[in-house]
Amino acid sequence: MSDVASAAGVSHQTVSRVLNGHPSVRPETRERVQDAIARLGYRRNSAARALVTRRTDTLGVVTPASALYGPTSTLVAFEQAAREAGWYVSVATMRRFDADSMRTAVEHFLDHGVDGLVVIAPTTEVAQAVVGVEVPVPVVMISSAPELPLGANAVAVGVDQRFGARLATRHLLERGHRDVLHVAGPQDWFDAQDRLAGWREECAAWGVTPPEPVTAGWSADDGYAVGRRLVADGLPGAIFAANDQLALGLEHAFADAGVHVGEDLALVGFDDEAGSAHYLPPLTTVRQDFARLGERAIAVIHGALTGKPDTGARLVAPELVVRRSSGATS
Amino acid sequence: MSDVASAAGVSHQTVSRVLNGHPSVRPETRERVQDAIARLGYRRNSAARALVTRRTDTLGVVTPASALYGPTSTLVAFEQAAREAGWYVSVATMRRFDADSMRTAVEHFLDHGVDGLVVIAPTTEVAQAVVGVEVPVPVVMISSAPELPLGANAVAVGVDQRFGARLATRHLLERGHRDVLHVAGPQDWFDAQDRLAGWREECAAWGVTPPEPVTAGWSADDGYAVGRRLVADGLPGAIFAANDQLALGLEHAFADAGVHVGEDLALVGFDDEAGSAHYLPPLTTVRQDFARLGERAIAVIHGALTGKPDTGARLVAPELVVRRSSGATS
DNA sequence: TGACGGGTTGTTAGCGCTCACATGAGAGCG
DNA sequence: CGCTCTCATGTGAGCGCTAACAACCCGTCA
Repeated sequence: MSDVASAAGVSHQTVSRVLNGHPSVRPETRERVQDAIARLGYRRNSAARALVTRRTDTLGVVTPASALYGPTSTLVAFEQAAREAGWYVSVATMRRFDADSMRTAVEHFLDHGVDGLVVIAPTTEVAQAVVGVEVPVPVVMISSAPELPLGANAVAVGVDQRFGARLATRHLLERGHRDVLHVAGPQDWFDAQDRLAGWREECAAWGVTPPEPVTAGWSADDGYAVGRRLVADGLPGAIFAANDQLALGLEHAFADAGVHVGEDLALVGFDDEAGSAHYLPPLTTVRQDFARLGERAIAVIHGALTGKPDTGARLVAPELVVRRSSGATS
Repeated sequence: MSDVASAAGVSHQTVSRVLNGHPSVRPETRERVQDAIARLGYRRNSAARALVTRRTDTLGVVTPASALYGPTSTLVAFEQAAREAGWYVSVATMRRFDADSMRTAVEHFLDHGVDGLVVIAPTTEVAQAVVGVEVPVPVVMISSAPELPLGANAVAVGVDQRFGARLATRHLLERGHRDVLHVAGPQDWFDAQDRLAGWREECAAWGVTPPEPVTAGWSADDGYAVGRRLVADGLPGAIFAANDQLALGLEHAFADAGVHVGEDLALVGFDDEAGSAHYLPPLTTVRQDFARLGERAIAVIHGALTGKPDTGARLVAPELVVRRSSGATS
């Protein structure tokens, strides 16, 4: 920096001012400095800067170490939003979700002086691990459970899974089905809990008593297993599967048994994964707006950091995508 | 730090020594210091440390901003490997792949003093953008094109796409097919180029002249479109699709036309995505070992940083997963 | 004409840490 | 018993930057 200063014939402080866009620098001086910076290929040392400003312009993201649809999409979307807002993103994946791993991840980020923390917390376990850790920076939890008992400077944002589930269920009810079975995801996942709850609510709102839900994992294998069991034990008229993979497995099992999804049975999934438009039959499903979710998360952190708490929505609404599996004609 | 020092009755330098595991500290002193650290909840300031050591223990990852199977899986796997080796990972996604975006991403990381850089470079464009940027730290490009004209301190590692493609093609040839069509991915992607090349090689090795390949995108929509065209123009006996999504779209198109994949026509995909075991019919495909890929990338960076260049394999071998779509009986 | 004020630039200190070197205490040896 | 050597610890400087303050110039106004 002092090299630049002498090359431009000014003091290092003036260089700093130019770098930080300070207003009171004469345009001609500014230009001379910028010239010198370019000529010398100067690059400001961010460690030194962070040392004195106590800001790193970095956000830490803790996310489950899985290539599952939800967490991954959330991560990508969040990174985009962060970058747009001038933040860098550091990532730590967690293989296990115990409080200890969480503490380790969080401490690593605190050691590195992140300005804020985002925890992609799909399960109760992760969320509870967060609750236990004292954190001196704003924390956003990305999950659909806004009523979580979070610490003072923690906020949750998420996609409104419950609403999505109601959309899916309503669609099936509107098509005349009264026995809408729910194949639920693992119940330690918020998304699974909320989709189950949404399904229950919508059925109740229609005065329909649904069959007992079936609980499974998230994978197509799980869906296949459930499908085989249903084929053996008797099929409902409609199924709302907790995600597209489950729906895919169900379609497989039904195809094996000669059951025509979309005709003999209506099926709706959740996620609108790449490819679900080409399942056999193409899957009616619920699409989540991850981009907006990322923006919301950033807004919350920004708000906490500037002292003007964000007042925007905590939940982002998903939308229904209708395809043939639910019996639509298109 | 000085607080800790006085609390433990030593100098700040001794505290530093304890923190860095310096050998010549008396065990009893060390214990006293560690005690004080715990009691005071002291946490070393990494900015100050980075300022003087010129190391951040952070690796930067530049990756395309897509939730596509390959890049995402690679990212997750790499983060795991990095963490295991004691590195933190910062991520920047690129929406566009021009040299400018690349320069921006790389410079941001250099500004922040990463110790090394990983570029998930699936396309020619990205790779070329890297080639143009001067980088003072080790760079690993994750791509299947090891013969890339990289800079002095850049190395490419990847999954051996060509070998995978040969496995897939060989499988079809072994089952007696002589008209193995390749539905290729976008040809600015290395993976697509290499899968095409592998298919050509294997056909040549068997003395078979394959039909002209069809080029498409990566999506199931693309696969569907190609499938419809094939149905109209005439079907080959076997198809090697450049990825599972394309295969899924093909299956869809063929199902629409009443063509039975696995019987009337053999199909092999590439990726072994979640769910491909439940496509209709379940898809024979090629599985990539992303975990090993991540480890290889870390090893290369570690080698470059320690001055002992890594001598391990640059390419990781994929494996064939046989299912019903290729006509297998299971 | 001189006091005042705003815009521009320079000077100094210090962020929290590690490195290089200095110091001191004790062990080993002739 | 004095010398050297080693291990344990302390001291001082400085990494590159920004914040706070000081200094200066120049135009304005009474």
